Amino acid sequence: MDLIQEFEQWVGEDTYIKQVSIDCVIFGFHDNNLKVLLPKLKLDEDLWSLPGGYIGKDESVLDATRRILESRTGLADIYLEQFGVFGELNRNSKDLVKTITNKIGVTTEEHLWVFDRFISLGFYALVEYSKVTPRLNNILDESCDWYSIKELPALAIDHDQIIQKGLETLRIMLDHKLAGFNLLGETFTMKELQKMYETILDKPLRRDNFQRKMLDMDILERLEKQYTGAANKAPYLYKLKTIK
Amino acid sequence: MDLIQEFEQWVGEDTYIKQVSIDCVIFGFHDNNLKVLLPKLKLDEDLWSLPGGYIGKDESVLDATRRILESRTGLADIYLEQFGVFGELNRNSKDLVKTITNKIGVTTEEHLWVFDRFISLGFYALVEYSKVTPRLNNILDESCDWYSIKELPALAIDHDQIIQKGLETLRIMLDHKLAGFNLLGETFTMKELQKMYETILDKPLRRDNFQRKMLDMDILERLEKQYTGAANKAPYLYKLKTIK
DNA sequence: TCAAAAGTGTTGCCATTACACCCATGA
DNA sequence: TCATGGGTGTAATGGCAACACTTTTGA
Repeated sequence: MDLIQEFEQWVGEDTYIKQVSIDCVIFGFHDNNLKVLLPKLKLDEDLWSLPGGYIGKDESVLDATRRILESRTGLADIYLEQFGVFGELNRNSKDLVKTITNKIGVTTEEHLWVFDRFISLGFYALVEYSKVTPRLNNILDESCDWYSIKELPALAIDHDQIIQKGLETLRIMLDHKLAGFNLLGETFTMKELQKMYETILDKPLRRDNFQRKMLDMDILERLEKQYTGAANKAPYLYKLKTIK
Repeated sequence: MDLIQEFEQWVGEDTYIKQVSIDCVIFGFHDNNLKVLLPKLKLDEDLWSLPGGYIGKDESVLDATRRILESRTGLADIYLEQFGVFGELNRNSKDLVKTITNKIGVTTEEHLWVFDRFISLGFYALVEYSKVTPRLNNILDESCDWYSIKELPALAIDHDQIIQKGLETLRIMLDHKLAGFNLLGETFTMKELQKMYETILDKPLRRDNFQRKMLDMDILERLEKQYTGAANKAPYLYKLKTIK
């Protein structure tokens, strides 16, 4: 099936709600960096976007978001949270979409709805970096990779603002909802946990006090030690206690 | 102009974005009660709803929300915050709208779009109770009044859940954004401020420590004393410092 | 035996809590 | 002068930050 056919099938039928889109800020933690999964668009210029999509007419917003997330990461049951609505008039994706469809070779004007103005619902998702195999959207994407939050590439429309707002919300929610644990594997050392906190909050934390704070919360279960072969005391592995 | 004409004008033309609505939880503080402004629907049964509306095709989401808020309160420049998206499939307003339009006498089927499924954007707003003159929507509403958060009437669809989520978000944001001051007049006594906090958080606070906490924040300007005629020390009036 | 990293005891500080007293007000 | 409520000094508490010491590990 060629791209034009794929495009027709995607937006051709009356399957989606018009003028509403979902944009996902997919956070991963790797190499002591907070990363975001960003597809690169098929354009002559270098431009990236947030992974997003539309809501089916018979699909809940949550299900749509889960579907979009799964289509990009291969993972189901992802932790996600809605953090904003982006509905300014000047957020215009028309030229962008037009350039891409032209490039693909779409000539029909039947699908004007994708050129229309969109209100975007912002969600952030926290995933375990190592479990993700980034997948790209055949029609729109040239590639799909992780980018450090500190070194974001050029982003389409207002997607940089959406990422910033998502990050701010994540920071506020970090202590409040213990959301961060979704970025780590099932087991982790205290050092890994601390690095994750430090990276998200973008500030150093004291090792001794951080350890105590986490242990005092009574949410961690201590497992066996992790012998790395390094010439120092082996750290314990921890896991989140199963919630009562 | 009769109701049918008004209805035609409202939803007849292609002015609004389809399948997206805005629902507003308008909070006011009065009589030591946190209140919500709720219109009562024109139905045989007693049913209330959140004040809401649609987004114009050439109107930003924020402008739409401001317009809706002004149409209900008469106030411009209202403090507002988006707190959630309600997009489940089972949130069905079709029967409700149909009953109301039947009651009005609308027979045309041209405006099917208002019977469609809607994704609702939840906003809460904080207003100064005494400045509001509740206005009702001629077409849908029988009346429009304030109801204590503790004694909410029967609400349509999922509007009770929307109110709860809005209240939870307000509680979290209360300290974080100093949002609560928008519920009070320009000047207020420490007692009024405390009552407002207590009512929103639904728990008692110590008078002495609350006063100190507020003063230590260095956001209040002390004005003249307020002589009420009561046989006790006159409290100072305060106002929010103009932000630097 | 040593360096590096992990784990924890202890101390001091600061912010919040609790108790107290004093002050202002009009009957 | 009394009851009532407002304003603030001060002591007690508890959580957190800082420091230090011990333990563990492989070279």
